[in-house]
Amino acid sequence: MPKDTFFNLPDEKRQRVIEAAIEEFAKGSFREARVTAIAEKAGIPVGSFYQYFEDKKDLYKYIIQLIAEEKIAQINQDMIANMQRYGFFQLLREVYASAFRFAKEHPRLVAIGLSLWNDKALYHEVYGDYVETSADFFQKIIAKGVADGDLDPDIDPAFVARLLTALNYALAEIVYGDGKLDLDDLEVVDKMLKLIENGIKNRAAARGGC
Amino acid sequence: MPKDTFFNLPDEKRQRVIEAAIEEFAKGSFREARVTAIAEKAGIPVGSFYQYFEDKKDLYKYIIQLIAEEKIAQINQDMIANMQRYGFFQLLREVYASAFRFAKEHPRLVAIGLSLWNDKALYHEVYGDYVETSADFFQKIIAKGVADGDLDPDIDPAFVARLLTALNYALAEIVYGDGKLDLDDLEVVDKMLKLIENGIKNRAAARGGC
DNA sequence: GATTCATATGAATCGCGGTTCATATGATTG
DNA sequence: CAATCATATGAACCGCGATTCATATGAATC
Repeated sequence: MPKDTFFNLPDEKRQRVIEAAIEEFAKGSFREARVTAIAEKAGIPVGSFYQYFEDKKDLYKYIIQLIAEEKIAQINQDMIANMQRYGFFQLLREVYASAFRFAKEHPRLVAIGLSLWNDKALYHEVYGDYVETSADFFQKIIAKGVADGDLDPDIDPAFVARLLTALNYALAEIVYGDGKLDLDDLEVVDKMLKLIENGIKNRAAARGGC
Repeated sequence: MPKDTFFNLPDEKRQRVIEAAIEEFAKGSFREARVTAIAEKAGIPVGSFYQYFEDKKDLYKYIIQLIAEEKIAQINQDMIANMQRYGFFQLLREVYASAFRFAKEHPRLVAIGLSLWNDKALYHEVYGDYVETSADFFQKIIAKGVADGDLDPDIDPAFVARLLTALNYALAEIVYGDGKLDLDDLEVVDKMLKLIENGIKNRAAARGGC
């Protein structure tokens, strides 16, 4: 957790530091990020950096926390309210659409998230074991989907959850990635859903057999 | 490219170096791998390391090349022969099965590959731009699948190729990963295929409408 | 046996980057 | 004004890890 001095800073300056950190962390792994680069970009002396933070990891954890808050705020806004009302595919659509929008609006935050995700050791250090992973979340709504009769009861929920997570991840990469495949709107989400839906939907229940 | 001295080494010693390098590179990113650790594990002095290689990257590129060769050899063995005979889904099954087997047999090589894949800059340095990516490969067989009437003509081949690549990637992670989801055999492959097939298969063509 | 060539060895060098430290500045308090 | 905080500053320190170098070893050649 950053020191008091950091939170006592004038908003503008504090914002500059956060901005610089995001810029630098988005460029590569945690290890590759340089404190001096952050200080330079933020226009503060290195010495000040250690006036504000315990060390590099302190700042990193703080940034990750900001990202998580940002994302949770958006998820709350986008979905939680409708959670009960929606059927599985509608809900899944909201999840992906939300993730898509987030990635589109905050490509750097997504880059940071992906890079943390790839560093399991750091990931656990930052989040501990207690956090509900993305896969757990999917598994939960899949279970509900099966119970409600929306999904083919034959599927393996844990496995499908993993795949949906992977696809969510792929979505992020497609959006923020090298952009060979530039897709506006939520077209991607619908394409993805169309693909998924016909794969795991319980057709027998949805329309009387076939 | 390693120096002659390296190739002049007695097989056993050369093998030890390769083994040590794989071990170390599999543990983290290229940047995180330590020359001294490799030398130690291989039981050679650091000085000797530079007798054999220009630098760390020289060895790394060599290892990547070995991995690529290993993988290509397997793909050739598993598929190329049947490429023409097979329909799309049969072919896709072979691709995934091959990837699955490779991941199962060479988890460390997969770890190295994944980590390189996550470092775009290094990736391009190692492969240049000319190499056919995984997505290109999928796109090719998808195009063939559409032409042959196996696939829904409405799909976007580039997009589906990206997703199949992502799933292939997910497969690798599931297999070599933390193993929460331990699946033997090729069960995973079939589950995955079942999921995919019903999503993109041209049902109108496969069985007369519905 | 002397010379040459190929290789081995590990201590020394060197640069990079995180962190610390000694010193300054400037506001607030008595 | 003196004294005490809180914060600012950037040069110095320090460890790590890649790479180099001076020196040894030992086989092959003359």
